[in-house]
Amino acid sequence: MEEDAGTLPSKKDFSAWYNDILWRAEIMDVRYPVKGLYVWYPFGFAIRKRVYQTLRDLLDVDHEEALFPLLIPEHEFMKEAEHIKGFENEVYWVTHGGRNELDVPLALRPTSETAIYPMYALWVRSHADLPLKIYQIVNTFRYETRHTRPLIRLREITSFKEAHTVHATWEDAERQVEAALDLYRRFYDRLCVPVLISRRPDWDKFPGADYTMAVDTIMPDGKTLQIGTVHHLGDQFSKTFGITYEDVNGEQQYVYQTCYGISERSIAALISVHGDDRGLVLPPDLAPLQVVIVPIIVARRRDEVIRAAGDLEEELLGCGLRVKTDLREIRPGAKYYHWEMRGVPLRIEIGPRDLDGGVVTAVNRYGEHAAISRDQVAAGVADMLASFRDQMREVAETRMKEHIRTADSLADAAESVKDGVVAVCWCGSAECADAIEEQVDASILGTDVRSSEMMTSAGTCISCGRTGALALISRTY
RNA sequence: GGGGUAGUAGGGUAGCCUGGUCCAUCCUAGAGCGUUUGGGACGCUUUGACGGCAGUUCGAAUCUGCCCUACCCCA
Repeated sequence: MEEDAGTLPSKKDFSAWYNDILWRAEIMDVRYPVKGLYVWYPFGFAIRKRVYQTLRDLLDVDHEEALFPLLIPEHEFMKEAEHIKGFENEVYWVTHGGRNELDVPLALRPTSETAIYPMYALWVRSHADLPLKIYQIVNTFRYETRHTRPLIRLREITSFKEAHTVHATWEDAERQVEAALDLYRRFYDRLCVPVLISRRPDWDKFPGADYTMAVDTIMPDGKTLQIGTVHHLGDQFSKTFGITYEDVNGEQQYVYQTCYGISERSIAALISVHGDDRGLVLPPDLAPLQVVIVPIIVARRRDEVIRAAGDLEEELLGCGLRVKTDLREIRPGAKYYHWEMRGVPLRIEIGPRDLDGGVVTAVNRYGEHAAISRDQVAAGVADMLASFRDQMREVAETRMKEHIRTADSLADAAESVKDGVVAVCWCGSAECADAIEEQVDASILGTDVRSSEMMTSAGTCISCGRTGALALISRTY
């Protein structure tokens, strides 16, 4: 396979590294002849399947999965003024059926509020129907004008998980926002991807929302990537779409709603946070292949080694592990590089020396070797995989902390932000926000930061000196 | 909307102005055969392209026209 040879650019040159790893590790093929649309290779898709299964497992506890249409009639799409303003420049329109112009132009959903809420108006009748919690995993389309990037800035988002909930009161909806954040926190914990949770400034919230909470992670180049959002929609959409319920007194009341989404940016984060100069590094739970067995074949003992590898594979498969024996006629070293590129967490080498010693040689994706006694292989492998996952989480968390600094002057912030996220105090005014963003050359990510490490108490605004509260600043993707 | 630059095999480049070979070239690409196999093996054989369509010509990657795509600059 062509992508086996040659080397990845160093991760220090993150942009080049990212572009290269996508095809070398067979995640995305960027050669599809339409700008902003990319192809999932089978291996990339296998990762996607596992990531989204993880997300489904978390959601299915108290959400139901459904599926709404891709096309939205113009009159529904145009109902909510703020919402349209936020999206009108990036909507694709279907205007023809065959050669005939359509009476009603149809929008390709950029997100599905306006597809779902007319139906919610029919579905919600009484307080007994609430809360309603539904999600779908679909593709969405946005005519991005900025530089497109596979998995990060797409014209077709292929993997948008969007949840839409309906509640009787504003406070119930607020509690759902917190529940959703907790769910996303657990999701990213399974990906071993550390996150920052904060409240987006008003000018950056979802069009039509009361407020937006966001989940970000820090990429290797210090820029932040938004990998999840949770919106409190208040009653804006219920008033627009007429979503009401009959309360216990027999009165019609408008509902309060939330929506929250995660896209394949989660996979961009998974790749970028953990990968190294040799390729992908995947948490065992998400790796399409958890263990690869490489037989060390020498002519004299060929059959014996192959038989031993087969027996080992069978035993590990019996333990429910995703295992493969690589019997290709290439050098063992070439196989090591091949599977390291694809992020296989554990490699087991089995050769004449191992057979003679009654052991197997196990090497995790960080390159740590261990000899496991052949008759305790199942337990040994399980242990190594579990501790590898814990290590991944620690490594990622440590690295993220190194990319977070505090600053108490604009000059200081401007310097620190080149390499990561800067925590400052901000009074909350729009004038100071403009001044900060201009002089630091970065964006205000958010306030109300939810992080155990950042319980900074109030201080003075970095721009005007009045009383302020913690805010995060970063360069963003 | 206006202007510019570019598109050559899996990837990377040269050639184009000044048309001329069936052999352009590099890589860690593909296929086949043989010897190998505890960190990217080696030898031999071989495959593959000039963004698309039309035109000029004995002959086009090269010249002309139109189209498509990407990137940059200006409104």
